[in-house]
Amino acid sequence: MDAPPAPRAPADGTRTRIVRAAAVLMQRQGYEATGIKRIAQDAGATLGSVYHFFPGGKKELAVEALRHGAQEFTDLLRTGLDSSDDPAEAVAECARLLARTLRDSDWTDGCPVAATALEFIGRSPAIQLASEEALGRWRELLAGKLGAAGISDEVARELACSVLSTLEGAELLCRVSASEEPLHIAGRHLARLIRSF
Amino acid sequence: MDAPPAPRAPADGTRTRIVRAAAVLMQRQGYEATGIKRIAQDAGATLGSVYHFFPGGKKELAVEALRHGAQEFTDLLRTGLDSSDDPAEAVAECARLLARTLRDSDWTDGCPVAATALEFIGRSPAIQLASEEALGRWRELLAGKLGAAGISDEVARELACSVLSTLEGAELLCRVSASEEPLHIAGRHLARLIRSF
DNA sequence: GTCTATATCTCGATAGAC
DNA sequence: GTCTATCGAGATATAGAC
Repeated sequence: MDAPPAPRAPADGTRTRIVRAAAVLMQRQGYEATGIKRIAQDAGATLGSVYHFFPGGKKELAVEALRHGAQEFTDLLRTGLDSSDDPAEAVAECARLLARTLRDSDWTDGCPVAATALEFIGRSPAIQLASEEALGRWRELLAGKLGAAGISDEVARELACSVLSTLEGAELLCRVSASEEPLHIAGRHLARLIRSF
Repeated sequence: MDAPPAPRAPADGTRTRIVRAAAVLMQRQGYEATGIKRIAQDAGATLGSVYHFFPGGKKELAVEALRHGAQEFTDLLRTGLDSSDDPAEAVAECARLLARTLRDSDWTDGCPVAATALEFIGRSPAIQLASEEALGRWRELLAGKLGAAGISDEVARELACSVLSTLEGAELLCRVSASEEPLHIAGRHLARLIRSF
């Protein structure tokens, strides 16, 4: 039997490395500020490879990068939500996880879709749809956790919406002010709100 | 006595028109997607005039545009907050005002700093500082309203932070999903949270 | 202060050898 | 699949007449 693959295999496919590099750059500075040449460079690939895998060009790559980043954010949320049976405590843990991730990355690794989504409101159906799907899945994930704790479906869906809104906004405030405070405060207030139902 | 000036004077200074046009475009699509030629065109000015008033170029204009947009957003918040003595009701009215403004503008006229701020986290001290100042003033405005209603200064400052986070995040969700729902839900939940103190 | 023309650069995208 | 060279367009910024 062969040795198991390394956790972060250097033999990751070129296509995967390109998508990952694009996702990171777009998360940090949005779509327009991110050049394809820089993406190729960070991915250790050439420009020709980028257009080989994404003949539709930058927009096509961006949609895939959004999906990739959204999946990683989903995993982070799931980790936080799985940390406790109490949904109020679980949401507070999500806020702590997000705050730690932001601080450890020098306030760069926030929501993977926010910056790009805001650049394309009403200007690109493909990008907007990918962003909407990401936000929708996070809302459903949160609603599921709240519903599993006995909150009615209707209330859970609305609460999930506000939890997501607050976490997204608090991330913006944290990044702009280079401080964990907004997310920590948000976590406490969201726990209080959830417990009031 | 001369006739009073028109409410929206066509004789607005060229400089003011440039700043306004820049603020609108940056609010809708961020900094990088906004070209100086387009700004000049929308302002009814020439490229030469832009560089005459802003010799520092696009970045210098952007800082001024952020300040201009922030002031307008402050006025909107103040209108909402003045609508009721009850801070819970006043915050809910702010959410309604933001939702209406978004819908009436086809989801383009949201927070005037969010898109640009996210493009420049850790990459431009001037832009980041202008964004931070805007968010800080909105937080103080909200904290003042809460404090005036008898909430302790410490609690009011923290509540104001979460109110702002939630409104910012709900605006993002509204714009991406082209729906007023997230802001309406946020208004109700924020009112409930405020009344719990 | 306003305007036109243009310099300079970088972008996304393509072509074609290997 | 990978690479280099390059195209054409559009960006910011500048120069200088008026």
